[in-house]
Amino acid sequence: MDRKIEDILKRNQLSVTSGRKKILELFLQQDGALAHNDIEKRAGEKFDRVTIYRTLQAFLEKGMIHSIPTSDNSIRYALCKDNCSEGHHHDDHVHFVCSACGNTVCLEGVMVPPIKLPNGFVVEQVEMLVSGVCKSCNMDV
Amino acid sequence: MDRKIEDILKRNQLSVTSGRKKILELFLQQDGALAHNDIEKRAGEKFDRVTIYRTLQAFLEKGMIHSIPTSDNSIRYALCKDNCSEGHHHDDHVHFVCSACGNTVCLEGVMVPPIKLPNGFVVEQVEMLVSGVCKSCNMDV
DNA sequence: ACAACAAACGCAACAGCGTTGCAAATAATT
DNA sequence: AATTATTTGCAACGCTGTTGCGTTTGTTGT
Ligand SMILES: [Mn+2]
Ligand SMILES: [Mn+2]
Ligand SMILES: [Zn+2]
Ligand SMILES: [Zn+2]
Repeated sequence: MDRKIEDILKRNQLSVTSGRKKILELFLQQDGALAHNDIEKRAGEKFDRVTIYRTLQAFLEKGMIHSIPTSDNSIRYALCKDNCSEGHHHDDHVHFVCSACGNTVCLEGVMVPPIKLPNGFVVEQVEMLVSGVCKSCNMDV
Repeated sequence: MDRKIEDILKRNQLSVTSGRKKILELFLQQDGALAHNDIEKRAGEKFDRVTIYRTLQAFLEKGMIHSIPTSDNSIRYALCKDNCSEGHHHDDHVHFVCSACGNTVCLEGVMVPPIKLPNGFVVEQVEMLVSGVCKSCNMDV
């Protein structure tokens, strides 16, 4: 596990530091998305807020994670499971926010449907954010 | 015009004050969405930041405006043109953010397509945010 | 038109998020 | 092991949004 994490960092040309290892580990042992604040809380050893911001920024630029805009105006981040290259990446799946547990997940299997806009509009990117009750919260009933 | 504005406020059971009239006027003479900051700048007479926040909150609760989450983590607000009742409302159209002029508009004619999620997920709300170049920016080329 | 009441406003203060500059600490390279 | 490059923690800052409270403004009834 620790080896795997170091490999990912090296593959992305990032020097391996304890902070980056810890944050990447958090993403790997989590199927949902993480906000800056989640990381701050879960990282047992204390890292400076700024370090977390810069780490997220670095992961983002390398295409290791992508950001998910949510309606409550808080940015979440999730691992890119497809092979996203540095720079832009294809984030063509739907994101789901559970109103019960608060989790945000990537629905990798659900593609954003094609959309037809009026003449004159050029589409660059489409984001689809679905809110509701997630699978595990429904099973708990 | 001034009469129309007062009518809207009264119809929504809001006492008519100079601040609310001004802000509502800004929304009416604008086809795109407005952020708190836009209002702060455009309101010629100076209103306190807090007043603008509270006014937006009031308009939102009355269903006069709806909020549009954007990828850059800034909340925009737009008039509800359909007859949205207090509380929830049907925001079933697509929102568009122009990367050239920065404007955010409601595409009232473009419905959010239906989406099928895996078993176990219950959908409450779907938001679709498209970014690209808007009609007027394309015509300027 | 006026008084009495209710609501909204401005101000001050505060908490949280995200950014930047810089010196110290840590990792990579030789 | 020494040198160099990178990252980190800290301090400081600006911006956004919220809350409490006293004052001002709007509404209601006479
Ligand atoms: Mn995703
Ligand atoms: Mn809209
Ligand atoms: Zn859930
Ligand atoms: Zn435009």
